[in-house]
Amino acid sequence: MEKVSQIIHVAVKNLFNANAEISLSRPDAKFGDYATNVAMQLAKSLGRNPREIAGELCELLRKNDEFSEVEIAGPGFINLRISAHKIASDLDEAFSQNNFGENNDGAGKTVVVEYPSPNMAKPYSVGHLRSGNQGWAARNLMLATGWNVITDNHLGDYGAPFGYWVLGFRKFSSDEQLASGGIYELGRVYVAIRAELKSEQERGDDTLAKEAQDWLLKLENGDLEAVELSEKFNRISLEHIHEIMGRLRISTDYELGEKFYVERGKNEVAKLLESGIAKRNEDGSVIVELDGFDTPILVQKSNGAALYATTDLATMVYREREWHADRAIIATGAEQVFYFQQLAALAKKIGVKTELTHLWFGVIDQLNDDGTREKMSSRKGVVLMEELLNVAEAKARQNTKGEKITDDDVRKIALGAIKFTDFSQDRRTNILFDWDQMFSLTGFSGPYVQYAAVRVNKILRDNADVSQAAVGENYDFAKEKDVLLKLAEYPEVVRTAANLLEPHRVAQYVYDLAKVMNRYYETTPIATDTVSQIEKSARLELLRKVSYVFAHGLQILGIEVPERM
RNA sequence: GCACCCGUAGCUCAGCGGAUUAGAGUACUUGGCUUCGAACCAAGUGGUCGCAGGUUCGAAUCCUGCCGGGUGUACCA
Repeated sequence: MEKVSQIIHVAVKNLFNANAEISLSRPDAKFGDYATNVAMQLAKSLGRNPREIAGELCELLRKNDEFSEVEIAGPGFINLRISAHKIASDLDEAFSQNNFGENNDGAGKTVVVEYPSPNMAKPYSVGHLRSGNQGWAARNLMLATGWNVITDNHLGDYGAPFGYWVLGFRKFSSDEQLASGGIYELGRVYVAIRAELKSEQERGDDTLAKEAQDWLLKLENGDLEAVELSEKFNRISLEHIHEIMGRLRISTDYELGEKFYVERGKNEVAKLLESGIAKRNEDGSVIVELDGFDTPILVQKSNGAALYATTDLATMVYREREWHADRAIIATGAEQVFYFQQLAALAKKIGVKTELTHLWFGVIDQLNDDGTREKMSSRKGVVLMEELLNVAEAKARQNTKGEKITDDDVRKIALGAIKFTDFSQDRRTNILFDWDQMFSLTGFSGPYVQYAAVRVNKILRDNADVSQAAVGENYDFAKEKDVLLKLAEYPEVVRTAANLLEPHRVAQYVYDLAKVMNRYYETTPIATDTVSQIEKSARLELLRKVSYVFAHGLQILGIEVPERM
């Protein structure tokens, strides 16, 4: 596709001395293989009739042997056809260079991608499923477009939750219970103390709330007991997070949590106060006024303790200074959109050059009994990641029928189902958590694509020893045209998905490819006895490309292709 | 109140300026396994794209207003 765009670009330049952005679309097959509306775009700037422009362009394009058919249609569309054989040889050429689908748009630039950054106070819940999925996909898209990528798990290992933990632990738990319950015991006391705090607040009291804040302050001041408790709790929690991330098959290069940035953050705040950018309120809290915002950003609490803006401030500074980050991509929920707008404004105000991209995603909803939707919350009962993974694996295994498949393959299928669901829609759209849909193994789903890939791989494996004949001009690829056209789209899909950080485009693409492939497979024998040597060679080569693109596209989404399923 | 996001088939969602029939999955109806794996394929039923204006050769797509839902709006993250 890039090649076709380039040809048209040059033609436009030669004819009209204009630099046009060529957008190619894939119209209905009866119109052509590709279509462009450049003529209509140029009409305004050139002050000419679009059909006239299209006519001149067509005349020139017809002379190019790339196209088998060039036509004007409607108000000035140009429809193009390319012979299947030509597409096949263009693809051969594209594949002969390494890394089909990838590009170097980000060459020489460094990006920090932050995910899944779970709250350490509670067991890993589906509340952090999307930050892991979307963050991991963003990482892969950045890698595929040539960026130097640094990944960082910005752990929620600090802040008010710590105070709640300590209070809850002392009130409701013991060392014995903690030893046996681990993270689930910590989660239990966290929930219990939150309830207690809420009822206290309703009574108009704040004794416990103050006590929780005091513990946080003690921790900041290096109080031995506080430090010891913090380390104990965090160790338990981190172990759990690693286990879950391992099962999700995601990882990060760094785990610089909020705690890492507390001292640094306070130093930054002190500097801001000194330079007059920040100001201290009477109650001791510190704020920065931001242009265009009614609400200033609070960078230090009234009791002197740090909060998220304090640590995030230091995080931005650190990433620029230590990692020379040109860009930072932070995967968190839609609830934080406003805050990150403030943070970006703050960064700009203090001269941080790193471009801040808030990779936000919609909330996870649950269905109420009356059919309405509501955000999943601990009050309503969250689903834990551990449970989600267990159920998904059980369901995948149950579907294996007679096939003997390994535990590893079962896990790949389970993850394929869970992750693909996240990418089946725009990341900004709220997702409805529905057990059936989450584990869907048919239709527009991960396993559907995996299945298509497995079949292709099986054919390739079974025919690994088939001797290759030179295809050359001896085969027209007519039956393969749809598959070839679909393959040719891939690099553009990756580029767009990366530019917009919209991995659902890749999901849609691999699904379409699977569909085209299944259809092809249904009608065309690939390596049976009835197929000639030339056909066999041509078709197996096509399958090798399809197999590569399946694996590559799914890999971007964090999904692997099983051996069997 | 203000800001942001969202209202598209029964349900879950794509499409976000282009081409006589607005797509997919699911659900429902029907057909296809002695032929490289049926987690598949083929066909059908199903939509005043929330409502009303406007811009444009062309609007589900852009603008304005209204209605409905969600999220946020400094000491949670």
